[in-house]
Amino acid sequence: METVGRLAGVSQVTVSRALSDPSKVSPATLAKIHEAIAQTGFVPNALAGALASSKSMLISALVPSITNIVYSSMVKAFSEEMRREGYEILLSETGFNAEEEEKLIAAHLSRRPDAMFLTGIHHSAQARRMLLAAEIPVAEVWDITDSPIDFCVGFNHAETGRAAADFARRKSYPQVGVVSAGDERARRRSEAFLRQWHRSGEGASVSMLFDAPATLANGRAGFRGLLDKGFTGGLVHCSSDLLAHGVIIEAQSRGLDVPGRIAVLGFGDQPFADAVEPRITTVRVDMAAFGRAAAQSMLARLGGDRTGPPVIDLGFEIVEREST
Amino acid sequence: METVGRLAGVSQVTVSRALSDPSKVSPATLAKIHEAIAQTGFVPNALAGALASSKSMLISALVPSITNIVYSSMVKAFSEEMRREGYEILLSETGFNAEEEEKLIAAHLSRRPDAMFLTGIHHSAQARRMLLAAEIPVAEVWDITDSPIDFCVGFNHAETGRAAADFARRKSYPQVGVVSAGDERARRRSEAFLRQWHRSGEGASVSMLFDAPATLANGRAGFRGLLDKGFTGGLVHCSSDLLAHGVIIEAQSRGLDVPGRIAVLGFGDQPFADAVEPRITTVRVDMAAFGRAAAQSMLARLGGDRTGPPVIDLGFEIVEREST
DNA sequence: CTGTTAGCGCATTCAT
DNA sequence: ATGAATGCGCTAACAG
Repeated sequence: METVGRLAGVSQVTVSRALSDPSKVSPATLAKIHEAIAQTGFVPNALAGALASSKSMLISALVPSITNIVYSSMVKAFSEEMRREGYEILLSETGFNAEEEEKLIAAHLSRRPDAMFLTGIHHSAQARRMLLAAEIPVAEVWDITDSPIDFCVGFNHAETGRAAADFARRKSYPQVGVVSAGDERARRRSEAFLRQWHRSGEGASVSMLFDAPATLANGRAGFRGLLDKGFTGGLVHCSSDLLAHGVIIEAQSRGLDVPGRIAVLGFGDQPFADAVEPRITTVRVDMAAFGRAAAQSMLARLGGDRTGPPVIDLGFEIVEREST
Repeated sequence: METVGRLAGVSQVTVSRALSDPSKVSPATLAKIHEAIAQTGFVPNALAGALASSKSMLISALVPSITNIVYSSMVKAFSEEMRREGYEILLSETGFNAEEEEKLIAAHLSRRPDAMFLTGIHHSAQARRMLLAAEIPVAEVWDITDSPIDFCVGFNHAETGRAAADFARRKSYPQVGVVSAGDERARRRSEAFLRQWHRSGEGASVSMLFDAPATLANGRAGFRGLLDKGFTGGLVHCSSDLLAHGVIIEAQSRGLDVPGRIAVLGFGDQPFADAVEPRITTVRVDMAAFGRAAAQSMLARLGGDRTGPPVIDLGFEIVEREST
């Protein structure tokens, strides 16, 4: 800025002002400054700016996995909203691991983000302490709790399981199967489904709980497992659309009619759910809406408005299609 | 650090050293310092550190879309390698837009990243200029060129199209169809495929070029389009496995046998390609390997070793399965 | 092994 | 509308 200023015949401060608030500089000098910037190829140093102003315009975001469309589409919507206001996103993967998350939170906090986006509501005690001490807005997204660190936006996972069980009862399936991926929230949905199923009537249940991510291949393997364990027909509750699709493919390849013999319920309403044969009945949750709501609430807090609600429940909806 | 130092009975510098190079501090004072850190909940300010040392330990990464598994899995592998060495990733989406990319490059450079990861080899002149002026390692990934900004790691897209056409000739398909998404590299693969097809023999070709991302739904629509345009049977070359899967679903739902009547060739060897019915023949490119190779080469450069090759061609391979 | 002294490049006062 | 002075929190020499 010093150099640019000399070239434009002004001081360093004036260059700073020209960049941060042009209205405070006369049009004439503004023009000279811009010309000098173009000549020198000057790129402002945001590190120095952040250090001086205590505003990094950086938002830290932690997700379990960036290759999982559920999380990446939340982050996508979130960062689009935040970038519109000039914020940049520092993104890292925790790999569904609380210890890793704690380390990452420490690493991210050292870069002095203006706010933080976390996935889920379970964090280590130390992580909570650091976050509280940082005194910045913290969004916990994709789940809800009565005691968020700052605020949370999501839906009740167990409730989707119960709703699915009620759905299965309404449709009078004789028995149910469960195929679930390894993450804690998927497990919570599946367990709530089973509990509600058994609480509400007769009929066996068979489960295949993976300790692995949701993939098509696991969906197929899961369905084979259900058959091995004696599943003869009814509704298969899957913790993800990807698993549901795998179940359908495996059932079809064995000549088992979907939904005649095997009905399949997915989760997530991912784009392909509506494009396969048969189209997948699923629990729809609007991933992008979570990201947008988190951004909106975060921006309000960054603007000094701390009156927003601590819990934002965006709900879910069972979309009935042809797989049930 | 001042406060921590006072608590531990040492000066601020000693605290700094204890954190950056513990071997330079005696075990006794090291213990005292760590205790003081625990008591105060001190979190070092990486902004100040970066400003003072001109090393931000930040790597800037730009991808067209984070929800696209192709790019997210490259970035995943890349960031895992970089994080192991203490680097953090500042990630943004360009949306396949060169202007947007240019703005993002400027924004990212202002945070003084130690290196930059870009997708593809086409960047605006201004972007190239800024990158060159920044004098940092720059990886251009997912494509290759003889004149990278710094170094590139990828494969020859046109070559995959030619290889696919040769494959179609070897298998003696009577005609070919093309379903392609809107991005420039997909287009390059498809065009090379068509050129080679026509150059190497007889047989009609029909194309459906979308101006949209690759989705299952577009795959289905694409195949309907091919039929409308008179495609009667042969190989369908798809610019992505997702499109290929859509083509298969649409063909099957119309009672057209795959691969008997319609053969389908995908691109990417995404995990599901091997898990659907029939399993998809595809052009395999190892996304994670690109990320790892980029990280490896970048780390070498960050370590001062500038002898690495400017062009790293990791190639591709046609994996024949049941859809052809 | 530890401390002193100088900046890093800006934004933020307070002047004028 | 512009400038001078000061400090953000840390690292990098240089001493001792």
